[in-house]
Amino acid sequence: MKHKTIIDIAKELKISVSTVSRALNNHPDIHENTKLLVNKVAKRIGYVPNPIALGLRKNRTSTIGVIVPEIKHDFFSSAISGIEEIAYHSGFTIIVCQSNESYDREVINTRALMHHRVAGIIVSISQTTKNGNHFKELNKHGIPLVFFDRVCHDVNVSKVIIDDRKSAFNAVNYLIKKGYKRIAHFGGPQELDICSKRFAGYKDALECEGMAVDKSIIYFGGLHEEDGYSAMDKIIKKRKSIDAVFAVNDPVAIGAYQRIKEAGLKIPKDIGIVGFSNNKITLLVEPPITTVNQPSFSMGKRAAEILIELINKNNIKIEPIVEVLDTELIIRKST
Amino acid sequence: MKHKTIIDIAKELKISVSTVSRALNNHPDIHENTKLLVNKVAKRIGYVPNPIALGLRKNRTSTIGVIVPEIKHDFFSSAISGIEEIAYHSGFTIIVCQSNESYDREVINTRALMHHRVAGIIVSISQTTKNGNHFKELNKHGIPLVFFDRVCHDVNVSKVIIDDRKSAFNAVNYLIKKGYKRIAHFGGPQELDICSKRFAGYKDALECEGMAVDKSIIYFGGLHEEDGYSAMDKIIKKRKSIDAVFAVNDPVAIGAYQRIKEAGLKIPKDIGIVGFSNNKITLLVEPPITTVNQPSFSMGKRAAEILIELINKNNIKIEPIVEVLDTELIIRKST
DNA sequence: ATTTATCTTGCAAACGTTTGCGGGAACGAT
DNA sequence: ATCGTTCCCGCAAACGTTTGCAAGATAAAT
Repeated sequence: MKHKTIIDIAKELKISVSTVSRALNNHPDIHENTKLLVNKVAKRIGYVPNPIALGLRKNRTSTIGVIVPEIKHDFFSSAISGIEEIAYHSGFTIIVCQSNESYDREVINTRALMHHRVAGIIVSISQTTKNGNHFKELNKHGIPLVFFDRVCHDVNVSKVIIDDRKSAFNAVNYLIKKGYKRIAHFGGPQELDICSKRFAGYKDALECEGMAVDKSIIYFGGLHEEDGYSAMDKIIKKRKSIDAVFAVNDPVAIGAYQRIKEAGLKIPKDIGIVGFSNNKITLLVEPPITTVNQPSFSMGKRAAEILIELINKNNIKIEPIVEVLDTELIIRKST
Repeated sequence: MKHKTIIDIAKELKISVSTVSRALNNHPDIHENTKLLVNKVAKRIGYVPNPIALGLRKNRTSTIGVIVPEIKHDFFSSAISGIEEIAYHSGFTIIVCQSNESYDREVINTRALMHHRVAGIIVSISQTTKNGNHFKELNKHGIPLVFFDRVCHDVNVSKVIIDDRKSAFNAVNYLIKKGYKRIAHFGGPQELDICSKRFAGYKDALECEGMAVDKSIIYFGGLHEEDGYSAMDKIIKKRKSIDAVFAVNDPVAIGAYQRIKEAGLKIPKDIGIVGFSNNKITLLVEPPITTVNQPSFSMGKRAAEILIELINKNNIKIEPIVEVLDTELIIRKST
């Protein structure tokens, strides 16, 4: 079965394709009767505009590109869900790419999307992304860009983020108020804004209460479970005395959590622990883990909304929006 | 900055666009020297073929459509990761849609992808999908289709699945061998193949050991945590005596798990529990939950591989492949 | 009756590629 | 010198739309 085209309609009504096109687009030049006729036939034969032809003509599609480090991670898949939801209701489809935390692949993906003539792009950058030159290329082609969560500091575009520093501050401040004295930090790669900011918040909180920042109980690593596990492993093997851990994210917290349990230590009696992101898992372990709720779904939705607005405004030079969504410290039994 | 086209190359070399096109496609009619020249210029100016124009010409894009119930669910996001991985390395991009378990939206998504001239589609159907007519339309347009996990029984295309019945049988059989006598089943919507098959496996196992299938401890509901929670809630409130639960999937198992804990009952001493899918969470709760490992990432990869093969073979009428991937009962402390 | 304005429509180019067909050039064979 | 091949290459149509421009028809104004 062939797809129906505007030409089929034109032939049937014995009028020109341009008239049909204008009629379908409700152009004022066209007589109301003609419009009615055209629309009736269009409906009857099940005409759907060919997005490819449209894309070629307008040099732009109604597709939104999304690049994330890994689709399968809780936070990202949830954000993608949010993006798709908004896109769907605005008539956009989304193309999803993953960088696998590789800078090169992120560049390739960005270029590929650009050549696909996407209407806009939403990105959360990879761990290894050092500069945003590939994103600046987008600008030259008039393709709007919105970052969420993991942003690129040297690219001046709209961003949907949380206040990592403040959120971290609140979490650590809570630990201090609760009486914890020796709070370790398991941080992520400091090149990543979110990680350095969370670390900064950690320091703020300590200093704010006149406590020393002890580098010997601060570990920087990756963002996965094994990183939390190995950091805690070192602490235990070196017999460092700590009574709490502030982890850069939930997977790291979980890793630490497992190592603590393996060591036969009790949570929160021996060591308190607080994570970051409110992954589902933190609620389900026993004891459930105190964490910072990060509204992943909403962040995706908001990023999509902002992007679509930019698209509709034809990406006119407008001051970028930096939208900071609220987080919330969710106190559970691990502290 | 404008995108470079084949025309730019033609102008620069003062030859025709058709020659350039053929040269780039390594057509035998073109002189080797010409090919060399064309490729050199193409590289220098950074020419990239316009996928849209190609799509229009060939009436087909190099995009693969993916429809899943919900992106953010562990199993699906992980499968999508796998699909993207394979697609990426074969030069395809993926468009991801979610049906939100709605039949209507699944139909709309399918049609949208069809009109987008995707090269092929990979689907895991929604809970509410009663027939596969919308998938049959794809056939008329020569768009290949592959199902994974949740398949549509009335559509005869390639599928990547697991042996739900056997896997369920093994799980329940293990419970029986372990000495459990009153094994409840929390099942999903029976219209969904995977659910009815898992239920069938449950019955098989009981009957195989000469045990009665007691309908009063079999509950059918949705596939989410709350469904497991409420099923267990009923059992507890009605004081039904059971000593184990076989849940249709991990979320349901987790829901039941929570209700059991709330009731102050001990796992596995009072009630043993086994889930299905090996979601990460099952390993991290205490005690960790026995479950059936379902290779989500591999299923996605395999589905993509099969689809791409079909695409390359131009979807010639070939007997559909039904690929059954291995599952594995992962025994943990909840039983 | 002629001009002018208003409405409605069609022609054709353009977006970037691929591809069937035809044709010129070079060459060897007759 | 003529013919047949072989090798390269270009013309133009096609994919489905939109849109600037022109033009025909009708109505209104002079």
